[in-house]
Amino acid sequence: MSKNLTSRSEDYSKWYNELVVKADLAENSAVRGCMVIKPYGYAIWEKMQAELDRMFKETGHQNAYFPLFVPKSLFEAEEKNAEGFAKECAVVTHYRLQTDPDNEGKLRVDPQAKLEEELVVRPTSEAIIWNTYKGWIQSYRDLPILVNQWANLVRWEMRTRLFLRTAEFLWQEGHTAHATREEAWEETKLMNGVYAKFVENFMAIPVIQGMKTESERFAGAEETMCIEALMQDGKALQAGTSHFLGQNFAEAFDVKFTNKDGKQDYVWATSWGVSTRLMGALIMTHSDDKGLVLPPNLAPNQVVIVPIYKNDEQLEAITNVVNEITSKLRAKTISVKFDNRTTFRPGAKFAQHELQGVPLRIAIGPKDLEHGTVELARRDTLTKEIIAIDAIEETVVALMDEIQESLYNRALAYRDSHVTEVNSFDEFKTVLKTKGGFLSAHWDGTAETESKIKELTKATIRCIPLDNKEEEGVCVFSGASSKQRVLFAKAY
RNA sequence: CGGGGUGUAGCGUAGCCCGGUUAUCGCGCCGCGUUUGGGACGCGGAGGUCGCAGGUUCGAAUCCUGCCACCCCGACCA
Repeated sequence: MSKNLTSRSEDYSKWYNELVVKADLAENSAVRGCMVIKPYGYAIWEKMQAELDRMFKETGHQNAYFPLFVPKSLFEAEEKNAEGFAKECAVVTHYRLQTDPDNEGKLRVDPQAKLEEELVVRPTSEAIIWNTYKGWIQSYRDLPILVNQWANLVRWEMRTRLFLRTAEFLWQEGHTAHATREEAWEETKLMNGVYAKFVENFMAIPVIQGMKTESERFAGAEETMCIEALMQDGKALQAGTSHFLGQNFAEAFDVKFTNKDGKQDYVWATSWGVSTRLMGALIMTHSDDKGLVLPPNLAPNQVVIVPIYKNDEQLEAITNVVNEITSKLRAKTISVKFDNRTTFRPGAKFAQHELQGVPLRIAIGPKDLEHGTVELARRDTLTKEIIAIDAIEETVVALMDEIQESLYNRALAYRDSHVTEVNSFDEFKTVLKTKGGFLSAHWDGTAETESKIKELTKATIRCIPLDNKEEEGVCVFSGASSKQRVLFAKAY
């Protein structure tokens, strides 16, 4: 586990900085907490987008795009949602600048250009989307609407943290409209399941699916489902959410439809999203002190080939071999990069590719040419082996699967060993302090107990797991009776 | 917004208490050469509004005042 990554007191941002992202743009406070995603980091995001997009389409969804600006009157229509986000909204009040007569060469806001109505920069898009859906829906025949949008958001948090809570971030948000409660519920569960599958299979991060408690629920939702992951430092991270919105937004925006019986009814809604926060989860789940460790499914380059040579003749001979290897591997849809830069020595290249988390490195030098071999180095285990060049295709193909799987298994073993059943509040506090991770504990179901525990320990209820067993017990805090355990943890 | 801390080259820093030549060192960067199986080495070089503004002084990175920014803790965080 890398201290740089996981300890809040360490300057972990420097570590990311080298790696994929530069955080602070300027001295100007207006861009505080924003991030620049560097090309390598963005390539990873694109991989994630592509797979999510595929899964969304597979489940019948389509992409669309809605405006960045939400008129304040629309934003405030669904009261709970508005209240929940009000404290973190960036607001546009003017639409023009002018030269400043008192300050040559500078601009100022034109006081004449004040907007009649302020525009809220979307912190989420329910409001503007439901205002739009109103015009799209009249009959049950117009339903369901299964739409997703890829977008940026702004949430003006007091304290930001790279990847996990940046002022502006990229995400996708699905917004669906349904004729029945049951169908909307199915959609909510379906998409939470899609997220779980994506994060586990594609990102090799194990998650726990569950329900949020009322106090952790999305503002404006009737129920919030989530996937919760555990980071290497023992803190939990909410990796994605899927909300059952009931008829709240339909009522707020007056979206009615005529059902089969000819009666008017409000539309049932869901929304669901994952963001660039997942990249933070990726880093904090798999990285080690040498840098990022990427599962093959996400790696922009799955294999990198480093030549080792003393002169041009050797490089040429190596290049010929590499070209063969490259085309063989590419035919198996493995992405390969030949790092033939002359400006770095092999050792420097090794270190760089380890920092970038390339799953597999192949080194070829004069000795290999002589013996018909190559050296394979795995990023996940940091082990090396020499193999015959003839076996390279099947070996690499097999290793891609093996690395993907072994990363997941490693993270799963860590996660499973950090879910601890606790039966008293003393035990709760001790385990939280000494071990961290998820605490499986009985809870009396009241918001009061939940907030008391949070106040005393900073641990929150991450979720009520979907696969929870019924079990008689007493609340660790109040001693009142309880029918099931819930998962507590300190969270990001 | 409350408490604490920090601003010196792209990054990290010394110098500040006790004012005094050309502001220190490392990494990185550029050039030349030798190197290349785990982050090369030698020589040469470039790069600075010492956060900003004002004050004290013959003289300010250093002392004083004000401002700004950032970091940590707290409040806040679907």
